[in-house]
Amino acid sequence: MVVEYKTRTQVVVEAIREKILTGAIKAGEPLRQAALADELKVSRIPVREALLQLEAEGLVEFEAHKGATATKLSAEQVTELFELRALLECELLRLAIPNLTEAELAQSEQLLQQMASAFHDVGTKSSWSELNTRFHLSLYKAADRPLTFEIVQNLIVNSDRYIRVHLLLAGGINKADPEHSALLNFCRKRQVKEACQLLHNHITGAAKEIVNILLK
Amino acid sequence: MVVEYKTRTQVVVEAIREKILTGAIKAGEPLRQAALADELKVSRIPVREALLQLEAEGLVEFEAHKGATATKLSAEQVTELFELRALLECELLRLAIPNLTEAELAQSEQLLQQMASAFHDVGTKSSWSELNTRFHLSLYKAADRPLTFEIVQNLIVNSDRYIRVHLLLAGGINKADPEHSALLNFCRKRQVKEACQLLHNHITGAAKEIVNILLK
DNA sequence: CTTGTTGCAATTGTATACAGTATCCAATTT
DNA sequence: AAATTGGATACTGTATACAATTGCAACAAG
Repeated sequence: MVVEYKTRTQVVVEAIREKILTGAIKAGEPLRQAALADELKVSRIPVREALLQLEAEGLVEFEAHKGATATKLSAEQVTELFELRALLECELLRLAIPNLTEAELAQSEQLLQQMASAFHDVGTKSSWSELNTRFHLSLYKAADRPLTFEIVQNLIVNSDRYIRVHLLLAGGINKADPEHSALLNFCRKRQVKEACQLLHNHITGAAKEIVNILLK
Repeated sequence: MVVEYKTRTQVVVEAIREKILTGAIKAGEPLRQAALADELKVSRIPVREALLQLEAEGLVEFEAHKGATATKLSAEQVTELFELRALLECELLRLAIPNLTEAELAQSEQLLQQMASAFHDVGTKSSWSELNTRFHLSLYKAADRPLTFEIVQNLIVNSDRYIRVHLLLAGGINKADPEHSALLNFCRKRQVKEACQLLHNHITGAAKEIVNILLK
């Protein structure tokens, strides 16, 4: 029997992370420990510990005696974030492609299909974003680079907020879908160079559009 | 007037980090909160918060209700760590070289000289390691990639333990010194490709030797 | 001997209480 | 009026106290 016990701190981490990613807590907004503790029915200790973990994830900034705020990325920071993703994800993809099994490819394919339906369904756009993350990551597991994988996972969490904005303000997804399909095809055919090239453009292309939105 | 106030948690982070890097706390060793709190004359709260931060740095592993242990890297993990460093540091160097000013080059040069004397002095080998870190980072600042820079900084902290072992068991440094000089020269001459090539070999070469030591 | 069970000690997780710091504003000085 | 001081307020930082979980040892049953 698996009980899957979760400490309060972990619960709080997930709650606050979700609030930041969905925009319920806006970038730059201060995070009052007492208020969060109250709202989540815990003491301030787990809230503090959660905020520390979120700081490590880059979603929150801590200043001694002044408190935590949700981080707000500048256009330059968004650009760097996505360029770093491009670099690391291409590396992972390059290493992964020769190892990808049929089962893994099938699973990625399935995620693509789920994304398509999530897209047509209004109201499930936040789940599109989660599927998008899982699709990307599904291609990298086979690289067998746990440290890099973890860093990339974190970078994606950080881009998530901006990707969701991108979705809401239209555009983005229409492009993403065929790109994802093409990417998966290259992976199937083990065309490493083409796949990496496409992935790189896919990521930096999204970055450009997001920066455009930010600058408006 | 700048007072530079430090919170207890920050002090504890530095104390424990130092213990791990110098080997005073060995890899795999459990870190008892009460014992550390006692030793550092603080309550368990700042100790817990410090351990959380060190977990984010990758120096410590936390398991709910079981406590924290200093992380122990396998040969594979060390290899990945250094390959990731190679990838990211080469990227930073590539971006930095065109921007390097004379002042920055002079400062890197100075660090090299300090390293040379630290090396001949026995007993200052731990400071050699610190200078080594600073030398590497000094070349990357000009890349103006704060996020990547921070990640690299953290990766270097993680490799530090292994580099120190490398130093003690001879070999390593004799090679590092001329390689550093050559690297700086390529930077001066703005020979990006050569510099990156050298840096890549410098890092993965060290990795190989460290893995050899680990496997004995 | 093995297996399960119970209880205890050690240790972590969390709440509460208090200490310290930043911030703002009114009173005071110049 | 502008600058400075004092103190009230609202927070964060930390200690202490308690609750919950784990690991182990002693023991009972098979």
